[in-house]
Amino acid sequence: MTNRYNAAEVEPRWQKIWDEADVFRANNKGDKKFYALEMFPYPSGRIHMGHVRNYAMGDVVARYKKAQGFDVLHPMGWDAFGMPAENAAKENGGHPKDWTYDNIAAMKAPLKRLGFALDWSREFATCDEAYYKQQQAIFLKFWEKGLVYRKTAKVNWDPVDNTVLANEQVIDGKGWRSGAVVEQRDMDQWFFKITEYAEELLEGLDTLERWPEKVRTMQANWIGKSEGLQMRFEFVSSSRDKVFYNKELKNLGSSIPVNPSQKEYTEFLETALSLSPSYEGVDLNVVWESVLNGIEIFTTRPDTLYGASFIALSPDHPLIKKIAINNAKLEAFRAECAKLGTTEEAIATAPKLGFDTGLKVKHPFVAGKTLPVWIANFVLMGYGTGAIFGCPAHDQRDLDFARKYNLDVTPVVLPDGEDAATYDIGTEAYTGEGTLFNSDFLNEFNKADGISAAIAKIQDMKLGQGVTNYRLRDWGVSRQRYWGCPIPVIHCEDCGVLPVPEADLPVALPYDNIDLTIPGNPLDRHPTFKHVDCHKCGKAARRETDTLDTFADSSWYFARFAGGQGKGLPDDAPFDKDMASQWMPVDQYVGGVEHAVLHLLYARFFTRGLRDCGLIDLPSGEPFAGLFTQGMVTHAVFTDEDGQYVMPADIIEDGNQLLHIETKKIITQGDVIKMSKSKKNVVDPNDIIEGYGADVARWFVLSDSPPERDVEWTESGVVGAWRFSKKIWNLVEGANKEFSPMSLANDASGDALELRKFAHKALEKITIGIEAFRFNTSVAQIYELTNALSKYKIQDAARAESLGILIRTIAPFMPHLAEECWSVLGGDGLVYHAPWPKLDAAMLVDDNITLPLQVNGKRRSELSIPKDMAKDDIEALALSDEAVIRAIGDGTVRKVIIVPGRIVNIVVS
RNA sequence: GCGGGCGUGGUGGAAUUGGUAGACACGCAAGACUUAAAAUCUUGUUCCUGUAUAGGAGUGCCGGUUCGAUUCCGGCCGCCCGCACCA
Repeated sequence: MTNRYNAAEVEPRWQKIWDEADVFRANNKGDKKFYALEMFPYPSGRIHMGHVRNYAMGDVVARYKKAQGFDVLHPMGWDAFGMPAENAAKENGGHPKDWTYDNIAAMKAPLKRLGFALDWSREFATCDEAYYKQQQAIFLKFWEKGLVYRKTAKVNWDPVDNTVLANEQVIDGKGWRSGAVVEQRDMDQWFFKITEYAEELLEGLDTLERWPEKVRTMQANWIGKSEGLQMRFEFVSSSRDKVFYNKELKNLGSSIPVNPSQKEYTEFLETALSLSPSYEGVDLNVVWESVLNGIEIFTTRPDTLYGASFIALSPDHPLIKKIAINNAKLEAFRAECAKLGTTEEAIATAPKLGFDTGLKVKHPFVAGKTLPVWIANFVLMGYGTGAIFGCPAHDQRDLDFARKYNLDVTPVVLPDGEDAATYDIGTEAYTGEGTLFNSDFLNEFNKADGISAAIAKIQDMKLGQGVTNYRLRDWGVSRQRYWGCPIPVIHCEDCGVLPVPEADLPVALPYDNIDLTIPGNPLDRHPTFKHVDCHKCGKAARRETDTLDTFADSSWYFARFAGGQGKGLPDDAPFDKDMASQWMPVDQYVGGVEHAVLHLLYARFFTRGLRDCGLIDLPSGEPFAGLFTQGMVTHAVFTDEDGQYVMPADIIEDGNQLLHIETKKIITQGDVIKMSKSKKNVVDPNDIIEGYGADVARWFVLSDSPPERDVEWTESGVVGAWRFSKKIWNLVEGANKEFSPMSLANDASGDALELRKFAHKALEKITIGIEAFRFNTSVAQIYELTNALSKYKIQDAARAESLGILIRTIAPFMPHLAEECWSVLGGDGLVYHAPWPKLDAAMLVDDNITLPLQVNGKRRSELSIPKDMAKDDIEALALSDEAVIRAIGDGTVRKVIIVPGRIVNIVVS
């Protein structure tokens, strides 16, 4: 008679035992440390299946490493600042702070109920004053170190969230959270100088061997390093006049000197400005500099300079802004460019548009040769210098442009095997390797040598120099929001922009008088927050009202977890330096791939900043040594007859159709997509825990699908997982309890030996699966071992040993069931503390093996032989096999290939 | 357009130095137990050759290398993800 396994009773009981014994607290970091971390959750109010999968994976690793004898740190906390709290307050009243802490309380219970081996003693929320106080201290340290600065910049403005977004947070021209089309605005902003580390962040990627290739590639592309030449094309002397001496000015009776000094020129422009209000804001020095310096361009292909046929400026180029004034045609052109749309996709697919400014510049190498200066909509102001030289023969965009506007196309790179006399560029630019020609001193060079030679020459001529360009921009962190970390800065009219003295930290968020129903920043209109006396001169000053981008919060939380040893979370430092330095880096980080360039890049930057401010000893600056990006949990979408989405829990199967439980409407099943509230295809983990238990939920999300891929939630799959847990329990209940689960049956023979072999082979594969993050294969092996235990009905030490292996290997996956089984079987202490089963290598080899026999690569038969049989004997046996003889027929045996232990292939013709 | 990944039964997937394709699970079918159902257990389940101790085909398609290819190479087709005129 077996007792039914009751997860609802068993699971909380073990959780209580773990809790009371405080077994998951990471106290000592010995020689073998392992820091397991999953991306901490935003406290939205409910746990979803994505969390379950994410934390189940981390928990498998944490528990497995513990069993392997590591000191494991596996903490948990809350990424608690952010817009949803403000939105909730706006929609439902209440306060963002209350909403957030209520949600944390609501989520902590189910998270604990899932039985993760988490060290809750280090728990914190990023909205805790103690946390953001330290973040403000870090901000000031970064400022001191030159990693923070302030400038007026064109920023991405999200009109729905009413805030600024970083470049990384603009996806396809839309805000990453709101989805609103992002506008450009000029604003005073705080920036983190992430570009300072562009090279290091790029090079560091090569050292991250345990990161997915995909994420590394994405980050490398985002940093976007390119090496090339920045140089200027000087204006042809007479054309300089044309820049500013346009018809309109002439008509107005102004005159420009032929070779003006800067003073004369400035006077001329001032006259011009006074004649037209649209000149307002023009910086005369900038204009003058462009006149003196010519047009700065950036290129990665200086080897093709002899093929240059035009210069193209971005429509946003500052020089254009000057010359566009009073030029109706040019204004019309710029308007036309703007009309094509501002989303990234629209820009990318827009037709090439050009405008000839009439200006001319000198070719640097060819005396007397001039190039026309065009404005082209495909040139981006945000990259390089906002200006290029066009070499149509060897750049597709330039070629499209040249063909459209009838500009010269001169090939200068000859592909191998082509004849210089006949080589012709049609509609496809040649961008590959080749030999330079039509290029005077560069002739006969290959691409790489040509590039070096051209750069050297330009440097000699003092027209430019070799430079490295990055796409990466500095990280704008000012947010005009309430629910974030206040930027610890004071603006004093006399003393300027001042850091808040460290002793005055934290700059705490006010709780009262926060009205989120009015657009704009509540801190800015708060009655007292803004008003502060300057600590330097004592006069009334203004407190900074912007808060930090919430991605800053998640850029160092892992270090605070690590440096919270002993005295708890420190209040006088972001973290204990020694402890953080010992635990860091995170050995295994697990989270969603959606953070590939956001959080994961910011954290790498921040950690370097912490290192360079002397806050942590971590020479590499890499916070995450191992990264795993897990797939999503998906579910079918259901709609009723009216096309309304229906929750899976509200559906009942009736014959061969699905009906709504209450309305009885017929339900149609749609696509399988990521669980989302709006599509109502969500399954609440709480329901699963109640119905089947935490172990079943954990087991299911780890079964079947490879962890990096999406897993489809299905009712039948859950039932299967539940059946399996019962099967394990039945095996344990029916076991002979005389033997300890730590038994070793070294003298086993017969069935007992077979079972032992099976168990150890399974153990090996289960272990490999966990190590390689292929939990689905570990799960499959656990099934096999379970099936073997059902098959071999023996009751002896070999069975106890195999069962002991089974229970210890399921422990990381289904810890409660494992504890219960371990206890019933008489295991010592907690299975959590039990060492990982020791692999008996002798059990992995068989004395007798089955060797497949192939004839011409087709399997015809098999041979059961001792594993070390001589090749000659194998050949003889193979050739005398009935099926083999039949397959050979009247053919002639040409060759017999014997791969010991693997296969025999007989080649017949 | 560029970069990366993927394509295997009805389904999820396994087969990581080129060596028995389809492990394991879900589903389905048959059977046992039961008054019955549920649960549980047993057996079968890539397709085709009406029967199968037999044979043929088969890992998106076409070709190549090899004694042997899901695996390596070339060319297509399809799907997913990322970047998107980055000079």
